[in-house]
Amino acid sequence: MRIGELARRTGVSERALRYYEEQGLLIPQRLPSGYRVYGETDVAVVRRIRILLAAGLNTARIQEILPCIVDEDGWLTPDCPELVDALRQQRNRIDDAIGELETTRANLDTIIGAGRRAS
DNA sequence: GTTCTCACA
DNA sequence: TGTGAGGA
Repeated sequence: MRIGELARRTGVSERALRYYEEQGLLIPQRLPSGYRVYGETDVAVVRRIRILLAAGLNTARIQEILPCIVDEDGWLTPDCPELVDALRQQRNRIDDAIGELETTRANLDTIIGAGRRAS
């Protein structure tokens, strides 16, 4: 199928699909015309990419762990330690980010005056 | 009508 | 990532 159909079937914009290719996440075949040709399996691959992206992983990380994922009922099944590891690391990053935000919020409270109404 | 590349008020 | 230009 060409990019238009894949976009419709996945709900992902053509722009995004071309971007995924640029990032090495999807490698469609090419027609002599230059048109991209995707396989049926790419529909599932795009779903995995979306899930991983939503989990906060960058395209580089996704490219590494994409091959060790098994699709099951629209969900992902970690099929090798690298994936579980990447997911754990991402989880830790989120914890760190939350911690920094809490600190920033505390600083703001001090400046504004915690509990007092800001005017 | 569909897709392609490139560039950015 | 969206959008539009200019072409095939």
